[in-house]
Amino acid sequence: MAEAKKYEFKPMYSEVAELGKILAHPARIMILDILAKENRCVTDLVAKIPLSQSTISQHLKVLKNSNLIDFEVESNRNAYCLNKKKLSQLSQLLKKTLTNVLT
Amino acid sequence: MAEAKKYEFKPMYSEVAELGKILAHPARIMILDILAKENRCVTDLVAKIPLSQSTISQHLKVLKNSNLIDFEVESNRNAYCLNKKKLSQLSQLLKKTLTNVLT
DNA sequence: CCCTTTTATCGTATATTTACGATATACGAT
DNA sequence: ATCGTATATCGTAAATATACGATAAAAGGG
Repeated sequence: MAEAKKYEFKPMYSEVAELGKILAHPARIMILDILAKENRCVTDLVAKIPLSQSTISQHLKVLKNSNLIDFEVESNRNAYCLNKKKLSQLSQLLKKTLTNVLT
Repeated sequence: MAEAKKYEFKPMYSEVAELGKILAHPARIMILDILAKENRCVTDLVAKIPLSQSTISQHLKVLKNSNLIDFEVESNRNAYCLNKKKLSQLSQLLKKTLTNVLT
C-alpha cells in the first residue's frame, strides 16, 4: 500500500467491497453452491474441490467469518451448512446497491 | 499459489468470482456510484476519491476491462460513463447465482 | 513554440491472498 | 493405549493487488 492517504471510505462502499472479496474466488462460490444442495463435511468438499484440505479449510474460514456458512459438530466431523438468511441479506445489499447505481 | 492442481473451475463459478473481484475494492464501488449520477473525467474523480491520480487510473482500468464503464474522449479530457447495460447484466448474473444457491 | 492540464503507464514497494505440506488436536474404533 | 480419520492451524512460498511518484503523450492556450 505504500503510503495510503488513510481515509475511510463510506461504510456502504466498504460493505459492498467486503462482500465482493468474499465472492472473489471460484472455490468459495463452489462451496456455497455445494452447501446449498446439502450439508457437507470438509472431507466431502475436499473430494469435490481440486484444492488441498488445508486450502479448503482456509476458504471455509473466510465464509465462516462472514457468517455465510455455519457448522454443527457431528461426532468427529463437522457438517457445514449454508446460512441462507445471511446469504439472503448480503444478496439484498448487493441488489440494492447495484439497483441504486443503475437507476 | 505454490503448485496448484491446475484445474479449471466451472465457468459459472469463475464468472461470479471475477465479478466479485471487480467489486472487491471500495474505490471501485465509489466510482460506479459517482458515474451513475453523472459522467465525470478523471480529474473530477481524483478530487472526490482519496487516492492518487495514478491509483485511480488503475481502478478505472479494472472497470474498463470489465466493460462496466466506457468513456468518450472530450478534447483533452475523457468523460467516463457507466455502462448501465453491462452493469445490469452482471447484476442479473449475480442475482441468478445467489438465488439458485438460496432456493 | 512553450506551458499547463489531463490522463495512462512504468517502475517499484508493500500488503494481501492463495496455495501447500507439516503438524496438532480431537474423536471413534480396535 | 494405539491407530486411523477429520479438521484447523502454522509456517512459508509465490502470485496478485494496491499504492505511490515519476514520466510520457496528447491536447489546448498563450
